[in-house]
Amino acid sequence: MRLLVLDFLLKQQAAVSLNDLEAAFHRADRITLYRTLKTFEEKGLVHSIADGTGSVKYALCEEGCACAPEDLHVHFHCNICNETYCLPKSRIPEIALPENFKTEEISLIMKGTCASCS
Amino acid sequence: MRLLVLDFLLKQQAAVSLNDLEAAFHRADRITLYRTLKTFEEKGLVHSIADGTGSVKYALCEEGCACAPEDLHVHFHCNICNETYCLPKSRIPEIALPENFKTEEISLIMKGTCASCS
DNA sequence: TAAAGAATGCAATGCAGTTGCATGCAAACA
DNA sequence: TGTTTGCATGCAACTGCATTGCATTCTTTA
Ligand SMILES: [Mn+2]
Ligand SMILES: [Mn+2]
Ligand SMILES: [Zn+2]
Ligand SMILES: [Zn+2]
Repeated sequence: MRLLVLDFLLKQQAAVSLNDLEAAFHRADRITLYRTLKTFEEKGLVHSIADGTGSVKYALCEEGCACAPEDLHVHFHCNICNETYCLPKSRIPEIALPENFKTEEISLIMKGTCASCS
Repeated sequence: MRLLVLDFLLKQQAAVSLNDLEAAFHRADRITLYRTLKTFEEKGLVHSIADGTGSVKYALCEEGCACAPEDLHVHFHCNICNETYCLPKSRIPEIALPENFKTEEISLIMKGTCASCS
């Protein structure tokens, strides 16, 4: 199962939700797919994206990605096709914070129209 | 009810969730509070913040805020006190996007330790 | 081969958000 | 002033996503 899911993820251009997986593997149990994603995330194989749509998306990590703050890239959610993309080339710049605020994680979600839909 | 909620929001340092409101107004119905927040948001009185904790937070808009992309500020969620703060002084810088991507909304959530908790 | 451990499937639960509908209140109207 | 009309409130129910418990099946290892 995990091999099949990994294979599926490798073919994707956009991040996938649990529902997407379920639709692609209608013979597999939803919970198994859920736990597969969780395992992948735990092992650092994928990262999760809360794009504000209500369902969390998952995408394979780039080679050498430690999912650390300095690896963080921008995510883009298209309001037309409803796909969520990793934009690894759009890095999140340094943000000035008030005194004594310490950052551990950053997430930057942009919404709009993607290249395919414009 | 709306006046009471507005009054409550004016006193807050951090963004509030529906549950926070419910706790503060235990005599009011959860749905009424929900619809009050929705009305406020629709009228541009508050903006909502999806901080990734699973419950949406709401905070009063600044004077003159149009909730437009150029008004967008950073939100900070403290992992210790679990409060979510607006950081109106931390503006979101321009992000370089791939060609033909058009931005309509941006949300930048930082997580870590806030000034009170460090 | 037998035992131990991990993966899978089914069922049930929790929780945030949302909607329908009936009722109550209060402003606008004649 | 009495009536109508529109909006606010409260209750109930429902949705969708995420999560957990437990029994079963498969795989690895002694
Ligand atoms: Mn990504
Ligand atoms: Mn804010
Ligand atoms: Zn698109
Ligand atoms: Zn704090």
